[in-house]
Amino acid sequence: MTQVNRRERDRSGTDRDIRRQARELLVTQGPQAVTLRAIARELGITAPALYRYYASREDLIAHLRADVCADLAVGLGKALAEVPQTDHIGQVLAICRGFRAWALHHPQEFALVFASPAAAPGENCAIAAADTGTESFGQIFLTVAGRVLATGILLAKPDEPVPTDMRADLTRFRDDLVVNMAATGVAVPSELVGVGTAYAMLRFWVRLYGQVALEVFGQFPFPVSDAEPMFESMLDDLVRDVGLR
Amino acid sequence: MTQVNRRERDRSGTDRDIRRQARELLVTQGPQAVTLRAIARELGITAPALYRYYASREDLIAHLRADVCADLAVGLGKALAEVPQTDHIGQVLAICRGFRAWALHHPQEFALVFASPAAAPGENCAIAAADTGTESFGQIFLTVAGRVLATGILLAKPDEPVPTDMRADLTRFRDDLVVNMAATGVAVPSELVGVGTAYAMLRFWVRLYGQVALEVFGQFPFPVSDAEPMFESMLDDLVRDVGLR
DNA sequence: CGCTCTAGTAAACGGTGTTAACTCCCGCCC
DNA sequence: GGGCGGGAGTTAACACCGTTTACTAGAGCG
Repeated sequence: MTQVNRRERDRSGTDRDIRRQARELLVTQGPQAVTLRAIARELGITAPALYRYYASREDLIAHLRADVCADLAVGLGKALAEVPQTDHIGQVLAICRGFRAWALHHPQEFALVFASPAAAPGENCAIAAADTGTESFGQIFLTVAGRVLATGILLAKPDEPVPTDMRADLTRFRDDLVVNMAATGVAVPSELVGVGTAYAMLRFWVRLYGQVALEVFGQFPFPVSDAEPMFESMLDDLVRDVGLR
Repeated sequence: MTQVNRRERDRSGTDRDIRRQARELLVTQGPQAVTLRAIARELGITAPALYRYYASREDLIAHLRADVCADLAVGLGKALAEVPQTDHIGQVLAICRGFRAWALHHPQEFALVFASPAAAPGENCAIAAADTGTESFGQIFLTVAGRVLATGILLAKPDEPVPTDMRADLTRFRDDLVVNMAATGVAVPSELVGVGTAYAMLRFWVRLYGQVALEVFGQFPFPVSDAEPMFESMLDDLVRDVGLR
């Protein structure tokens, strides 16, 4: 029993070490530096040993992605905990500001998780991270959104007009939202969340993501000495457009 | 004379071949496949020969970036030519749609030019590509904006309130805009373009970029079968918010 | 004790960027 | 025309990289 535990603890211990080292290399030297041999070297083992833990470098990177995602989620969770649960707008702002701050402080991770063309096909980690058992970053988003919805403050008229071609997708999204919220223990009257609500949330995310990505990649059309005022201004618009405040 | 030309033509000829091959590899096999040895192999030469043309792989990639940028610019220029010069809204829409279409059809290039963390520090190619003599992608944007402004249709009140902390940056941007437009032959009354105008253009770009990046990287919070309606909806909002239509 | 199973190793293969020394030939000057 | 400088290109080598194969050493279990 203890022996098995011992053995398994050793294994998962070095596994943790591997991912920690990979992460370290990623943040300090960029993605091209996270190499199997470098990780192994730093851990005092040899590169092929890593194949006991991951099928390939790509596999390791995928797990790294999930790790980054999970870390972001706990970070946002902490930021959220510092805002009273009754201050819903404050919670929304905290999430958005937290996401931006994280992205700016971890550009490599951001690029890896949120802007790598390889991640494009199929599901991604933004909301649904079904493969990793860990709570995903998107879960936090949805949880906060659920809390806001639960107060009866409408994000938008539940049946606000929506591009007709998107109605099917949005309906599915809405249904997912409802079950997701129920699963996280947030009771929200299901008639409050309609396709219009789902659409509003989508647009909210698009603009938040876009602003952050632009800032991280420095794609401003002119030199910007400090982008925070712009972010705050955008956030103000966003919160107003979506029906809060 | 001719001999010198001959020699130089040979040189710039193989230079063009190198970049063309690099480009080919980029689009067909992704960025990790654009390798010096592969390029050389395809050209029937050996890898070290490439060092006669570029100081390093990174240097080659940088030039590739500029090439991609320039190509996008001519592509957008063509799209623009198919819209009557008097249809200013149509021109704006053509540019935006062209940008999206290009990004979706060339995700690798898009990631390389518009979403690589390495490109972040300092100037980028979005607007100012002073190092490459070629017209940049941003020039097209500015030209169209200039045409719109020249008609007297305000993008926004020239002195619309602006985040105070951004005033200095925006003023510089405005000044750049004016000289840029003058240089491209678009006569625009300088009192029509104020910091508010500059701010409106910035916000326009942020939302366009954000939407396109999100779509290219597939970072939707749920499976979207067809993102075009959403793009069109966003475009509609954008054009209206900015004061056109 | 012996058996099994596994984390780890050593060696090797083919690929990479990069450097150094070397050809070879074009275009210029005398 | 005859040398010659210089640049395009080559070959060889170095130090990396991911990955595979065959192996070793040791822990846990009967």
